[in-house]
Amino acid sequence: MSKQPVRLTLATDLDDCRVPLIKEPLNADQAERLASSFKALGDPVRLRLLSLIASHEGGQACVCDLTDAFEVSAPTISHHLKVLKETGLVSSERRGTWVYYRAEPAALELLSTVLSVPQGAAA
Amino acid sequence: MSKQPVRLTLATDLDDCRVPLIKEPLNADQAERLASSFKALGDPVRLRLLSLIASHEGGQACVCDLTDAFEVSAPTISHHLKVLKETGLVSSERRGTWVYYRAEPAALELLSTVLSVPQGAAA
DNA sequence: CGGCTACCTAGACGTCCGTCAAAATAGACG
DNA sequence: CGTCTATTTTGACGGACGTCTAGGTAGCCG
Repeated sequence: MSKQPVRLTLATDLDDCRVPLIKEPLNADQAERLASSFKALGDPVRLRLLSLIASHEGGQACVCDLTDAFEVSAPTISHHLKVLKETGLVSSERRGTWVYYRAEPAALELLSTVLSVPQGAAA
Repeated sequence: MSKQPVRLTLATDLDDCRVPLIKEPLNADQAERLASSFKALGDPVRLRLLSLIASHEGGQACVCDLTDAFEVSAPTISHHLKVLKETGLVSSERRGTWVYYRAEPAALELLSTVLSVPQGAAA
């Protein structure tokens, strides 16, 4: 039964998960929070959105820059951006009519660290 | 060594995704394949399973070592192991009555690289 | 063979999730 | 104010997913 209301917004919540999962077993709590982040990355549209935003100039992009790159409707894009935002992978800021989304490198790096394979750790 | 026209299913296909997503936008095909891997990590039980296997002695563990650590039924564990196996994150081998699952460091490292934030890439 | 253990498959059930169309909100501008 | 554009919210629908029980397969041993 892993369907508790997930309270997970900022990368700081994950600060105690900065250990490669190959190094020591995750406890249930860490796993719950990390899984939320990976689940957010588990959709092709969201992955591409994140990549587009992160690789864009200044690590940020306007929604209008993103919508055209996909074949899904604008509300769907908006929904996916919300998911990414709720996991702390991106943040958003309104500027006049437009909304800009920015990638959060710290969140990315944390997940990268969890999956990393330190030297000598490989079987 | 170079590109092979072979259409394998899993981790091998991801070889051309070894670039941080912060570096350049993923195309639809790469995103699709990477998302499958991240989706596999997007469940708390699977994350803990992977962590247990990877951090176990020799990077491998018997199913019987895993079942007790969770409050879900054995078939559910088996199902999750299958998902991890299908994405190439683990492999399995039968030894007599027991089945051992082994973590695949290369698959982990690839995903880690995709999420990594190279120096100077942060906004 | 029969029975035992370890593990997997089949099928069912309820929930979650990605998608859309339609409507709502926010801001710019005349 | 009214209208236009940009973006989000709402509500609905269909399919995917995690879980279970029941039953099946594989190997060991007496």
